[in-house]
Formats: sequence, structure tokens, C-alpha cells
Amino acid sequence: MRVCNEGFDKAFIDENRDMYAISFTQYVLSGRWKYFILWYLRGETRRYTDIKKFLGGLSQGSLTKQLRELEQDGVIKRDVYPEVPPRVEYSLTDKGNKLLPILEKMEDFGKEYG
Amino acid sequence: MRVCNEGFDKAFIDENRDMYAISFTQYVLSGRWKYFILWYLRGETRRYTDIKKFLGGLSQGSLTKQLRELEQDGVIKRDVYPEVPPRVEYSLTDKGNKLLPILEKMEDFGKEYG
DNA sequence: CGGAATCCAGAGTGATACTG
DNA sequence: CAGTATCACTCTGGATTCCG
Repeated sequence: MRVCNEGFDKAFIDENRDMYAISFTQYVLSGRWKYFILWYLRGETRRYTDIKKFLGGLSQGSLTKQLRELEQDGVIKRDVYPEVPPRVEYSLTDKGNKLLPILEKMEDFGKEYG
Repeated sequence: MRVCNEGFDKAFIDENRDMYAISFTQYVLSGRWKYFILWYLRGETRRYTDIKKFLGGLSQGSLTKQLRELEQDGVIKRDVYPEVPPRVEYSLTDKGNKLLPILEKMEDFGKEYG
């Protein structure tokens, strides 16, 4: 659900800056696999194939789409090494690292109730 | 995206309890309006109509569905007062309150980058 | 190896009409 | 006031195929 504050008028947003902020973050994290990808990349640089292997049966098309969105939102970095065969590595940006506290709190909740 | 750990086999889950926990939390929070509803209910008991008014042009059908899911997942409580006209109030459960730290971290991120 | 392009099924969302 | 029921639409994720 890639939607960020649609349906809210300006007055509402001005009066609810906190909710606007939450909505923005929800937008960045929207997607079935974003949480897993970020979690897998924390503190490590990973290759495309390794991410795919880690996530199981996820199709290439879907994985690439999620990675592109994360890259465009500035939370992951994509480094291409023009070798043969080609090598592409992904890692978290500083911005991406700032998402980890959210994942940690989600982990806490899930471990208590899941 | 009401999906919780589909596509992961048991071995994967056993080796990745933290991701399983995150996935569970993502499941509980999945839905366009869940974050807003929880945020609006923090520390307060609210009536159905007030929630609807707060969220803007959201249709009754959609709001009811989100509230039902939150109730079934045990994060909000629904109290019915059989008056005329009827009154229904919603509030966070203890479990629901445990979700607030996640929202706070999301607020932090959104205020820094949104 | 790491994609891009295309198509499709299904979930999620919402508008509308009706009810106790 | 606070729903339920139905229908229609959109968007995402996934399968498939092809490429440098």
C-alpha cells in the first residue's frame, strides 16, 4: 500500500504532525518483504542472490521491485561491481539504520504475544 | 496484507525467531488505518462516531472492518451500551498499549525524514 | 549473476444501500 | 448511532519469459 497521507487535507495534517510522521514511515515500510530485507541487511552487506536465498521462494521480479523502492526511498544503497559474472551488493544507509529501532520494538511485541 | 509467516517453512522460523516476531507484529498492524486508530485511542476511550470523524472521509464499512480486526487481535476493547441511540466505545487493551512504542519510533523517523 | 518487461490473481479498500 | 451486506475498483505480489 504505497500511499502517503492521501485523503487528509492540509488543516488535518498541520494539526496532527505526529500522525503525518507515522504515515510517512508506514509508507517507507509498506511492502510484504521490506521488514525482512532491512533486518537481513542490518550491519551487513549482502549480495542479491543471498537476499533472495534468505527470503525463500520469493520471485526475482518481486524482490527487485522491493529493493528498488527501498533504494529510491534512500534507506538502502546499491553497489554494482562490473565483473563477470556481475556482482551487486546491498547495504543499509544511515537513514536505513534509523529504521532499526522500529523493527526492534516490533520484535519485542511479537516475542511477547506472537 | 493480512498474512503472517506464509511461505516460510518450520526450519526457517526456528532459526529466525526474531523475524517471526516481526512478521507477527506486522500482521497485527496491517491495514491502511490501524496506526491512526491506535494513535487516536492512546490514553483515551473514544466513540465510533468520533473515530470516524477523526479519520475523515473513511467509509463505515472500512472502519468497522479495521476495528473488528483490531478487536479480534486483542489490541482494542469494544464496549457496547444498549441505550437508545446505541453507544459503542473503543479503548486500548494492555496488549494494545504495548504497540505504542512502535508508533513512537515511527514518529521519530517520520519527523526526521518525512 | 542480476536483472527487465509483461501479464494475471487476489487481497485490500471504499462507495452505496439497508437495518435494529 | 452503529453497524451489516454487496459490489466494484485498485494495487501489490508473483509467475513467466527474455537479456547483458
